Amino acid sequence: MPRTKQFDEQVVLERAVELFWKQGYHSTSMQNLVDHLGINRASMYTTFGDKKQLFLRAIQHYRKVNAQGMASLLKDEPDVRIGLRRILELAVTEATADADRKGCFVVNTTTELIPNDPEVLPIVAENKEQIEQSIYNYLLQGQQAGQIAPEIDVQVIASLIFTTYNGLRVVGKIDPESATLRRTVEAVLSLLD
Amino acid sequence: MPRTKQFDEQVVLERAVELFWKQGYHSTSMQNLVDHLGINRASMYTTFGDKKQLFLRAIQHYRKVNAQGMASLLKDEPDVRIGLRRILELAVTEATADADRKGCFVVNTTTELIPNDPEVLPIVAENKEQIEQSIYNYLLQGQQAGQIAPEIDVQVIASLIFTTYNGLRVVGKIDPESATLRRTVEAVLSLLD
DNA sequence: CGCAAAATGGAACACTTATTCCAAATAAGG
DNA sequence: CCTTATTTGGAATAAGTGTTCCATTTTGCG
Repeated sequence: MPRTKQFDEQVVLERAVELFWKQGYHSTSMQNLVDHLGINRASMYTTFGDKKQLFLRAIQHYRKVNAQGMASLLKDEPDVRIGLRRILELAVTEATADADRKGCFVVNTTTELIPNDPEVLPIVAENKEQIEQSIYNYLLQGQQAGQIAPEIDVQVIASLIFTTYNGLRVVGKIDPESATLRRTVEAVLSLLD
Repeated sequence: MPRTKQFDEQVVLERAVELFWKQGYHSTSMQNLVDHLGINRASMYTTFGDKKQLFLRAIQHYRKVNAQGMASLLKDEPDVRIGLRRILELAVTEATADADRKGCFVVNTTTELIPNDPEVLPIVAENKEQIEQSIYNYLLQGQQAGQIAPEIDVQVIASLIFTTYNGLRVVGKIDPESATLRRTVEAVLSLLD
């Protein structure tokens, strides 16, 4: 019988996420990955294919983790304002807490690889749809529960929250000052009143 | 006397902006630039130094053009709401009109090169300060003219506008649908009422 | 006109890139 | 224990990278 794998594929994938997240696609080399993943070069190719495939798996993994985090966060929070504040403060917290200033892997990928990489667009587009949909459903539920005035167009608010989240992720890389970012969050949320 | 330059440095710089803007720093090669700028490789080096210096000049040129455009736009528009709408609709218009989906050169550079490139941070940081300051001054002037209620914190609104602009630039690359983007703009501007 | 200084074209260089290949090491089942 | 399938380490490859160099061409002025 064959020799068994010496590494946990999931762990290695998470190491790849770290690197691509911090450095982006083009400035992360395979040698770079070999050094940081702790596995052999040949194992990388037999396990993940080529660089592009590894990258796509990395961003999908990041997406999955993020989507789960957001879903459980909203599920446990009945107050719409608090729930949405938590979502936006994820961006604020990570901007200030992450010494590396990596920002958001999906945002970085969007701006780095669109429009020149056709394989990336469907991934980030699906990400946008899913997140906006989650926020929309959450808002609608809150509106039906009477937490939000019926005349407010929650579809528009969902788009706005997503756009604000993306903006915070960019601005947070330039100047990760929590106070200013948090005031921006509060200003957006005040639209629900 | 020496032979005169066969090219207009400004024109060449604008071609470099196009390329770096569309492809980013790392995936634009010197060969790529030689092919598109229409000048000799050696001329590129004697005129601009190396790749990094050329890139920095390109983004500074982009900034200058944008800052001037924004300044003249605000100068000619006495109505604060209309002025700010114009600023944000720059992002909407370019997202939908640009078939290349290049987004914003400064936003792309921020997410691609921060935190790994120390020379870029001061540039994009200064860009943020200048734009926020312009918007703040414009808002303050409108508030003093009675167009905005005195209890509104225009400092916060200025940050919010900048963050929204950045967000629109990212989202516009994913899905350049003018109607949705424009509704987001209107939602943000409604905070002035 | 001819000199001088700059621009030009293209070869050359040293290095890095992604990827492939292969011999050696390894581990589980018969 | 030995076979066998797989992993592993590292060399090898071919193409691309940024940059330098140099012989040639070109231009404006004395």
